[in-house]
Amino acid sequence: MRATITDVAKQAGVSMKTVSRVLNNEPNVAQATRERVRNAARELHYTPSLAARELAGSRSYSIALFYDDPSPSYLMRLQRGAVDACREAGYHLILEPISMKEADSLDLELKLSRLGVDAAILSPPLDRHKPLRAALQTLGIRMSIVSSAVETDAFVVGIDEFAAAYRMTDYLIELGHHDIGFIRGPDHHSAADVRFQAYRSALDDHGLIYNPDWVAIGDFSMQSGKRAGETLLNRLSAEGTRRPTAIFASNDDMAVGLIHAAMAHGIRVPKDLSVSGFDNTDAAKTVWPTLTTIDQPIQSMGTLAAKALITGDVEAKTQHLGFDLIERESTAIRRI
Amino acid sequence: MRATITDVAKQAGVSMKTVSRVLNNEPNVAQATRERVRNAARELHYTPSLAARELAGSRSYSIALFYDDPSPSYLMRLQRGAVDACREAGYHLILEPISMKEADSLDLELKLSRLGVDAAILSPPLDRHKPLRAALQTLGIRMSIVSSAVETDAFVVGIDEFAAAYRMTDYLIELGHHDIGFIRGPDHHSAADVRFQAYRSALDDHGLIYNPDWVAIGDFSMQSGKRAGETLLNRLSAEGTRRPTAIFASNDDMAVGLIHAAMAHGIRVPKDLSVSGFDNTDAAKTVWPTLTTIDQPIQSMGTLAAKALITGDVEAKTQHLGFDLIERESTAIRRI
DNA sequence: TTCGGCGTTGACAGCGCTGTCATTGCCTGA
DNA sequence: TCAGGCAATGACAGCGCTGTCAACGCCGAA
Repeated sequence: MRATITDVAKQAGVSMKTVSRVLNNEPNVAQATRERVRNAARELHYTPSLAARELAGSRSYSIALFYDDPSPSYLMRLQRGAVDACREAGYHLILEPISMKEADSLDLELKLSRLGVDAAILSPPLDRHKPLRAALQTLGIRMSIVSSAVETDAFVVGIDEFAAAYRMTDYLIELGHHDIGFIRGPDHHSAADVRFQAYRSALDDHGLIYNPDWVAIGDFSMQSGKRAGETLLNRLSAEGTRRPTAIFASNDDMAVGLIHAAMAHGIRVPKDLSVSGFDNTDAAKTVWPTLTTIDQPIQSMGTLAAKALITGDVEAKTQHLGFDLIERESTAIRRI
Repeated sequence: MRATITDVAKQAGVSMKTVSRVLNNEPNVAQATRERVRNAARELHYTPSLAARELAGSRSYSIALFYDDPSPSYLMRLQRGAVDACREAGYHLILEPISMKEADSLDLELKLSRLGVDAAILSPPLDRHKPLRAALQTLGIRMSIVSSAVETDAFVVGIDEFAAAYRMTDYLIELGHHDIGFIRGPDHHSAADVRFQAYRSALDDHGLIYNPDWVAIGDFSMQSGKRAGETLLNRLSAEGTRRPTAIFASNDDMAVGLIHAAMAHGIRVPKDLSVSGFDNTDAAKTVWPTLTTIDQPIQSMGTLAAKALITGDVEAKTQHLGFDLIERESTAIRRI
């Protein structure tokens, strides 16, 4: 059978309680005792029983990961980060798929209290669901949020969206493009707005004109990107108007839609039009041509979010991680 | 606080033990009592404590899902199915990412016994990892396997790969194609072989010739599909040889690679060449043109795999679920 | 009529751990 | 020198449930 705390106590010649103290890094244990206990535990391959801990103590040693069907690769990476952190600390990760709609109509407090976790990670778009956040707060469930921009008094991990979108715009400008279009995300989405502001800002800073005709709006889906692309391309081919030589779609799915629209119009990417995205989803590697985009360290975000919860260090603050601009085939130097 | 079994017992006017019996569907409880207890539990919003159950009983009420980095969308769907089944039955799903290499070098029995689950789901390619299966068996951990073809005495869910690949080949033939190429998966992979056999079989049954020059081999990755595609297309354009008008790539990633290769060769899909895949991954919806492929009910497989473990009904048997042929833009009627 | 058997129910211990509180021994300052 | 304080440790109860075993009442067979 598996070793119990009693076995370890016997082996180390101390009481159960002292073993417990060592395992939980509690103070007031002599250094020598601490080591003796640690050795005993190692020798016996002792692993504490989560169930017993949970039952005896007040904590549940498990963290819920709330998500509403984001892109699979996004969630996989986040989840992987969180799982790793949990495993290391002996926590369970409870998956909680929940759609925004459900979250609206459910008795959240009841559901949450039955869940019995003592901490939660919120991933977009749930990061913006106020009732959920409120319910968690009421129940005293600590939370950390993976997001780009929420006003909250919880712990937040993300990247500096503004800097990233600015960098992408800047990159297109470096390639010699002066006439740069943009596909926005939905209005109510915080990241959508930030990315757009960054695009305008970069344009301004380089003394380039901002042309509202070159901006279309989508909802972050591929379909919407295709529609936005068609709108943009039709509008542009209408008459002898000047047309952008590059379009920055504010997420990958829309960028892919845009590429499809361009294909259908016989516009070659990147020869006739450079296209860039944001997120570095799987689609970015799979489209043809492969997509220049912004990569976020999503797995690290998951790890960080979980660790913050495990250590209990979830004061209001935002942790920005670095991002990368991934150059692929969909962008090229502007032809003169 | 949350209601306990004692509260329910009091409310129903019976002993704790009887409540326990009802909740676990044990026999020898009078029907009337059963209902009284159920009502009491409902009224009190009673949810049993997993931790206490686990500690008191011998079972752990948790299932591990083993996976080695398959495509994100595949795993998400499988996971979703399993999570739903677990939730309904009050089980925990423990995620166990483990690479084939790790699995080779680790002390599996130790790792597994520390995990403390009492059942496990194996998803490809771990379905074929014999030491893992052996370790599970030794420890008496029930398992169900999501796979297409393993020889085992465990419960297996999957689709009839042969029928599916046959159907796809048949479909291409229906479109008027006589000259159909194929991209195989890696030799050691069971599905790879089955799909290939089905392709040949369908050809045979329609009296079509099998031309080895039209078959290339890949490893299920997009890169390999691209290489295989290039090999095939180069070989074909070499001289005035007859070339296939359709190529069936035995998974989506390779099909996408093939499409990229065709693009690069100026071959239009599906005008000059029909392409089909297998799996219906996200990539299939994202490529241009979108990919005709075989859809597997992966979420249902996850549910089924988990349910089998929960009910404990894991005798050796294979459960085949239905599949769908998804027609998209990458295949077309052969031009005469 | 009595007895064994069976369906139904409950009393109670204990799963492996942590919280509470008591105990010990040593060090400090008056 | 001794009270007081504090670091180090342990004894013990009990978290919410299930397994074991005993008890009860009712039946049909002897």
